[in-house]
Amino acid sequence: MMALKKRSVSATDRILEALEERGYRSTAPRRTLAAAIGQQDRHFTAEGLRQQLPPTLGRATVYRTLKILVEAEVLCRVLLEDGDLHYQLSHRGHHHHLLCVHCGSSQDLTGCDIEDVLVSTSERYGFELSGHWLEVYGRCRECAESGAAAA
Amino acid sequence: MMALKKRSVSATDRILEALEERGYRSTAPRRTLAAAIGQQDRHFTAEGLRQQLPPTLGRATVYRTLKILVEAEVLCRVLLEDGDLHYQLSHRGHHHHLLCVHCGSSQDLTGCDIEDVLVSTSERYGFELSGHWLEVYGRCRECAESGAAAA
DNA sequence: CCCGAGATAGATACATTGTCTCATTAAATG
DNA sequence: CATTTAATGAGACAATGTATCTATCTCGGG
Repeated sequence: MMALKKRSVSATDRILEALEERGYRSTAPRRTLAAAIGQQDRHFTAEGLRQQLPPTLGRATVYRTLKILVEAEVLCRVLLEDGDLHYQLSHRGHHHHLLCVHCGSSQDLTGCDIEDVLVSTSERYGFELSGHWLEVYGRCRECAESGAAAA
Repeated sequence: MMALKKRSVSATDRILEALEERGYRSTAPRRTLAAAIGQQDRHFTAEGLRQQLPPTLGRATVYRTLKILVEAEVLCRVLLEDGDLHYQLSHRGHHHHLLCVHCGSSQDLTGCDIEDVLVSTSERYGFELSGHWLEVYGRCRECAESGAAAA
């Protein structure tokens, strides 16, 4: 099993930079939050994150900060198959997720042809596309190869 | 402006038939609900629907019935761009929605190549696809042609 | 280095959306 | 019509997020 990626630190920094760029102040709660988010190795919920934080850090602060970070495109929202809303570190730009329903991992899906297909399909309907939301569920390579039981 | 589609009646009937097929009892609350759902001409929320029903009809009944109908594939869930969950009459089988962000209408998107693209793209990642959720946002033909202001 | 303006924090009330429990009622069946 | 069992409705509860408000902290200017 792989050890934690060393990327943690830079993720935290990326969050803090994004806040600074947007004119938000650097505060202790935000630094704590950024560090905690940087340590997540997969998608997480607001409440799950909160449980890893000192209880003195207010609930509203967590939600407020998550909202800011989604707007800043540092985090993206991930919709699980059961309707649960999770968050995860995002690479800038539009992308989708391949979500493993078995181990819970997620991979980014970029540079695929989905956008093109959507555009041409929408055109057939006279529909002027402005955005879309796609989540893909299945089993990642490792879970598939290990023959993990199907759902 | 177009009058209500005559389809209302048959939608209501389709709902009642689906319930019967699945062994659910025919009750007055369910008939009321089916009629109300049959009258919706676009996607609706659970609470929105409830407001169109006699207040004697319990909240739990509304949610329970909606859940059953989604499982029976008579209704499908629609995720709006702002995260709101709506319901709408569904044609059986997997499909997606083109949601107009301007007038709120929705069209079904079927027989497109999205599934194929997803399968081949997922394969490149060694990902074994089991499902997906796609919502497409934009402006429908009418809104686009009438030059409705873009967002 | 200290001050003041304004952003931010935390506490908490509130809002929304949905589920659970449970006593009562009603549907289906013989 | 009586029995069995699903279904209902009321309301408590739960999960998740937002609004409000006062105290506090940050940051830039002096």
